[in-house]
Amino acid sequence: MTDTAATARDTYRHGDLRQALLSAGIEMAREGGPDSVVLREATRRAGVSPNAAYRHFADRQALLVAVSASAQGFVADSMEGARYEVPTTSDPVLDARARLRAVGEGYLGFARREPGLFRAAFTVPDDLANSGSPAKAGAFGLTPFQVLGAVLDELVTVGALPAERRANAELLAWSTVHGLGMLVIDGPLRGLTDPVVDHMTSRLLDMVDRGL
Amino acid sequence: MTDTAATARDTYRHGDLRQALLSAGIEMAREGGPDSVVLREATRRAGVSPNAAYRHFADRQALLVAVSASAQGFVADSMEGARYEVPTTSDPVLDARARLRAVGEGYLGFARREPGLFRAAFTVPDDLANSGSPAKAGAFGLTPFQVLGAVLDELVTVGALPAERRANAELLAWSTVHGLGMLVIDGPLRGLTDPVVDHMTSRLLDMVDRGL
DNA sequence: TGTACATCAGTGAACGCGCGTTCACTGATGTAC
DNA sequence: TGTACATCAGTGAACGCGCGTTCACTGATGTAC
Repeated sequence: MTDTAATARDTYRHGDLRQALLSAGIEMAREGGPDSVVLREATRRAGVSPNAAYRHFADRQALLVAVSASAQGFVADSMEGARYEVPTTSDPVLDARARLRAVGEGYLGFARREPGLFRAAFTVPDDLANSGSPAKAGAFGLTPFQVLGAVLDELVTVGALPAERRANAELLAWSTVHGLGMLVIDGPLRGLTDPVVDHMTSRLLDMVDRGL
Repeated sequence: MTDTAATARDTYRHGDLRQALLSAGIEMAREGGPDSVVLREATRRAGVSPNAAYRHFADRQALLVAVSASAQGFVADSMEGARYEVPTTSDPVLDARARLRAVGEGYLGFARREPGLFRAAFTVPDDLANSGSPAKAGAFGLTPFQVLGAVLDELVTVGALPAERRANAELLAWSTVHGLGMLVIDGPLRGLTDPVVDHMTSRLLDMVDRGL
């Protein structure tokens, strides 16, 4: 009647269902933020029955945590990308300051380009204690927090930031750009035009440069 | 058989069902943020049938918007409270700077005391264009945005802030405290202890003071 | 090289849940005469 | 002062929806002998 291949379950031993579910989750977060990460929809997109997900994730929350970690990796990529685009000149102080600024722009650029993933990255239950976890690293192996820290270290090295102000300086710079990001993508500043946001970003980074 | 009073519908002409539903919505937001504002639960708390809500709100979103506006009023109250606690001294420049700082502390204090309401206030679809709407005003008649603006105006008046930097300075100060607030109540800084957050708040406001 | 078997990644059906929203209605209230 | 009536704030029942999760199961695969 039918040959073996035709009757064989073609979804069995999917290959890498875990990765397929994660990718689907990332897509959903991209489309609508963390609330849009729906376990059943992930299995639908992977072409698999709803409960197959439970072989790979304990529950919906576990999938969401994995999506969030991946999203943080993407944020790191955006920051690193901007950081390495800054040309090296003969003035190491200006270079280091330019890199801090670039990292902030990379962060805010990501928030604006991928608001759903941005919210998934930073809105899901998790602690600073885990902010160095490899799951959150980008292509260069650093998490967003670590990228920011590296640039701040550089500022200290070249003497642009007094060592006594270095401790936890990540949190100051981070709060600043994070706040603008949230207000712009999800809050009352939603209506601002792109040029206005660009301008405010620039002024915000000026403020950090002066005030850090 | 029964007297008239016993058969009378005691929920009819509730008195102020709109306000009762709004109050219930505010309570739910307080308990769990904007996602916890559930129309059916609001009617339950008001002791009324589910569809009675539709006499007063077009749909769930309309209730949520009203809750958000009220929450913004509470934020304004917290900011005004801190602002008026600052004693007046003989140095108007120091006074004005202290008041900017106080307003920031009031904002962050509210975020930490009432994270659910804070998220409801600033996370619900709405535009800066409506940031002066009376529905969002606190007991003193100003919205959070307007309170911040008033303090910044004062800084210009006393000469502590160059007039050319005044334009949209709200957004800079706002982003800064908003970011720390979001990271602390809903993000990766969730695990920080109260004293650490206090300390970071202080350093953050130092940065704004220097950098604005 | 062949066969028996344990493993375990998937299926299929069902569950209880609570939601937002709509329908046709009831009956207390305030008002016009 | 009394009565008829329009108004409209509420009721009661039901809808379709999609979710997360659990159950008992099937059957392809890899491995031990």
